[in-house]
Formats: sequence, structure tokens, C-alpha cells
Amino acid sequence: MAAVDLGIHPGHLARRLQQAHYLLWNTMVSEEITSPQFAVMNALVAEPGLDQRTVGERVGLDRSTIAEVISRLGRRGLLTKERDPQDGRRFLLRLTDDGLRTHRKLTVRTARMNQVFLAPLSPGEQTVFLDLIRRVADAAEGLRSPAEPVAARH
Amino acid sequence: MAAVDLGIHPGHLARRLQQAHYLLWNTMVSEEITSPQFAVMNALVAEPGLDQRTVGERVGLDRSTIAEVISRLGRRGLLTKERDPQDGRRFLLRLTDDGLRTHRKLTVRTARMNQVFLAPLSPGEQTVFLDLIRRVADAAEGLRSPAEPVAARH
DNA sequence: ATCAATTAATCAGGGCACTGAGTATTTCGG
DNA sequence: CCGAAATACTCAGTGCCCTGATTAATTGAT
Repeated sequence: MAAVDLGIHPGHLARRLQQAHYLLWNTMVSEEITSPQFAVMNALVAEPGLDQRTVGERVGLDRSTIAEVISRLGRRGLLTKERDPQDGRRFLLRLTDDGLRTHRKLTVRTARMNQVFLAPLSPGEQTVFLDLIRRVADAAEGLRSPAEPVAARH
Repeated sequence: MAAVDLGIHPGHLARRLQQAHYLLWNTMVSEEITSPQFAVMNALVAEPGLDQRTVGERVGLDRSTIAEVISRLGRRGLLTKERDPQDGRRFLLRLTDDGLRTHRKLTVRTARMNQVFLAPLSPGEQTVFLDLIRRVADAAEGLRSPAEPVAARH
């Protein structure tokens, strides 16, 4: 019986946490717009005219995923995509009026959902919770690039 | 500027946490076997001969996803699937010798990965971290079924 | 000015996750 | 015993997530 207790495996718990969140989002926020889609819209509210790659960086989505998410948002008429006249490789992204309206509406619901989601924890625990997740996620993300050798250059 | 700070949104952090874990798993544990696949194998080490649905319940995967995961594990010869002679609807699942060997090998690497993953936190914080995630995930999962009325009867 | 690296975006391919609909088998009420 | 309800699994469809390869545009070094 070499089985392990997954209840103490952070990865397994992280997956279950995300699934729980997915479920709650779907019932309390929107069945149309997903959480990653909202994150992208939110980034464009903060900084209109960002290009695809940068948006992905802001919200933590890789190049392929961000392309799909943006294409879906575009199909629904929530954002526009136009070539950067300064740099023909980029597409500049902007929310439409509809996109702005949707973002505003979801912002309210999202706040409510967050309260429900964190309700099992005391206010103090909630703060700790967010802090701990952030620290673990940040640290692991830092491991991505094998510590660029500070570019000694020429 | 109605943009929100996603850094205090537990759902957004949960997604980033899971992505970070995915990355670390891929580099430190296995590029072949994924974390959900390991979870399924682990459930079958603990309880050989479980049916598909129950395995899904144990590891937190829905009926569709568990079917895919099991089909992949079967294709690689890590588990076998045979009809339950007692109940023709079920398939009983068992790890092969190869599956058992693989599980044993990954168990070691998984433990190492967990250490690295949680390294940014002090031992005390690690315990709190796991406890908080578990509580939030459990509570949200409890919201799934609209509170079965405790079946008073007969 | 030109050719080589770099960069933004796309495409192909594999895997996880959910819902709603459909099939086969078992169970239960009358 | 028999038909309805429940159960295990499958299938189709959508969306997120990653990697490796490709294409188009820009930048940089000779």
C-alpha cells in the first residue's frame, strides 16, 4: 500500500481549488464570459491599446492561449484588434463600448463571488491565504527562465 | 479607470498557482505522466478494482475527464479495464505491473517537487497554506448539489 | 544596403475540464 | 413480471493551457 495522501499535495489542492472557482464563477458571475476572458478585458480597461503578447504577460497566459481568448472576445464584439502602424507585427487591442459595459457589469458580480468563495475563512485568514498563494505562484514563475546570465554583452 | 486588481482575486491566483505547479511538475516529475494521471494511479494503488466513476470522485474529476485520463493510461499499458461481472455497467480498473512501477517512481519525484514548490514558505506557513486551500475548495465543492435535504425518510 | 537574429503572431498537436445528450444495464415500484 | 427511474459510461461541443514549428515584420551588425 504505497499510496500517497493527495490531501497534502499542493498541486492536487490547487487543481481542486481552481475547479471549485470555475464552478462558482459559472453560477455567480457568467456562463458566457470566463474568468481568463475577464482578466484580459480587465487588462485592457487598465491599459487600452496593449498588444497581444503584453496582455498575456499581464494576466499570465501564454501566446497560444491568449490568441484563442482574444479571438473569442473579438467574435463576440467585445474588443477590436488592429495592426500597429508603428510595428506591423503587433495587433493593438481595445475594448468596444459593449466590452466596457460587460466588464463593468462583471466587476460587480465578481466582487460578490469572491466574498462567497472566501467566506469559509476569517478576514485575517483571507489575507494570509491570498498572500501565501501569491508568494508560491510568484516563486514558481521565477523558475521559468533559468536565470538569464545577466547578459554580460560584448 | 474601472480596472480591478487581479492580485487580490483568489480565482486568478488559483489559476496562476496551478499553472506554476504544472510547469514544475513537467520539469521535475514527468513529461509523460501528468498530475491528474498520477492522482488516478494513486487512487488505484490505494483501492485496486475501483470503477471509473468512483475513481473520479476520489480524485475530483468529472465523468468525461476521468474517461479520457483512463483511456490514456490504458493506451500506455499502465492500467487494465474490465467489465464488472456483478454489474455490467461498470468497468473495474487495476494498475498493471508497469503502472505500479511507474507510480512508485513518480511518488519519490513528487515528494521532491512538493518541497521545491513550497520552499518559499516556512514550515508553519506550509501547513496553514494547505489547510486554507483545502477549506476553501471543500466549501465550494459543497455548494455543488443544492444541499440534499438529508433524506429524512421512512 | 544587406543578411542574420529577434520578435509578434499563427498553427498543429496533446492534455485537462465542464455541460448536455445518448446508450446500455440494473433496480425499484406497482 | 414489467415498465419507469436511476446509474455507468460514451460522445459531441466549448474553452483553457502548454510546447514546438512556421510565417511575417523589424532590428542590428557588418
